Amino acid sequence: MFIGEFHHTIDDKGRIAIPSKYREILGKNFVITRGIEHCIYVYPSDTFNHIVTKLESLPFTKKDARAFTRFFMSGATAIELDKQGRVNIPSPLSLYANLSKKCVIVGTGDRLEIWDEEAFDEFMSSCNDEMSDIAENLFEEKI
Amino acid sequence: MFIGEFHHTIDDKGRIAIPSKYREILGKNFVITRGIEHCIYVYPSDTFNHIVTKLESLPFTKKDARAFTRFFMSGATAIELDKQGRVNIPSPLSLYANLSKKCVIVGTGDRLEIWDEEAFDEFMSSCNDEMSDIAENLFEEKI
DNA sequence: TATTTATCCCCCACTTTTCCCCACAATCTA
DNA sequence: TAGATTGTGGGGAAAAGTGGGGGATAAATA
Repeated sequence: MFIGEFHHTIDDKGRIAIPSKYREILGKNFVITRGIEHCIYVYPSDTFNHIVTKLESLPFTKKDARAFTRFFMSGATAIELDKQGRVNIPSPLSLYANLSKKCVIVGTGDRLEIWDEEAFDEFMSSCNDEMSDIAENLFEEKI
Repeated sequence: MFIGEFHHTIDDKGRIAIPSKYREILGKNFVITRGIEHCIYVYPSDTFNHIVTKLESLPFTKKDARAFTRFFMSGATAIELDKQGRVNIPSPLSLYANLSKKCVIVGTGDRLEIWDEEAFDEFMSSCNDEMSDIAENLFEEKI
């Protein structure tokens, strides 16, 4: 399970270090792709394949299914870590997530998310106030 | 069950001692994460895992689910006590809870909460007067 | 086809952070 | 009063993150 928040930097060669705590969970091969809030998702291969299976069960005759599948699959790249535990972010993804030098890597259970630091701060502060309301309505019963 | 209120200090390395009365309940491994009112939650692993299971049942295609999961999971860190019974508060959490030197650790049943002392005093005095109204709507029947 | 250019990846080195251990002071208990 | 427990402070080793050089491979151009 991925949890935690790490602040790393992208160097001039476009590399970013994956936090060492995540490396053993991710394994040697994994997948990165576009995420929904202009961030980048990082999935272990198994998890990614599972989601793909789900997406493929949607009919291509539905507009939303086509759009989301295109969004999700076209952004995906199979990744291997270099020996220092770093990855190269493909430039289309880097552009999509608006990555500058300072990034945030967060664990959200079954995946990692890579955010531009500024965007992440903005997201967090924007939902701090709502979080009480959001939590209020997530579950009806005691969890 | 966690009850009580303790006033401890964070040292220059960001460490805070867990009150010894809580240590045996927490066990050797537990989890700290962001709490809703700008405080830090401390959960025994079992309790945390239970909540995570509930969260993972929500689809990532729902916005509120993504937001809350991100909020809750990204703040989380698995903790082991050092030999002095202290924990390291990760700096993102420390910032979130606005922790300075003096902190309050309170038991609230199934979890602990770590507050900045000043924020805790403020919260307590701010809702003391409303408590009558708050209590009014909690239950419909005798408890 | 040959030469140049660019990209990727490995290696080495440095800095910073983290974690573990030891020590001391204050409080509590017998 | 002596000993044990609890909270606090700090030193040092190990690990993690960061930056840059250089060689191999692939792509581009003449």
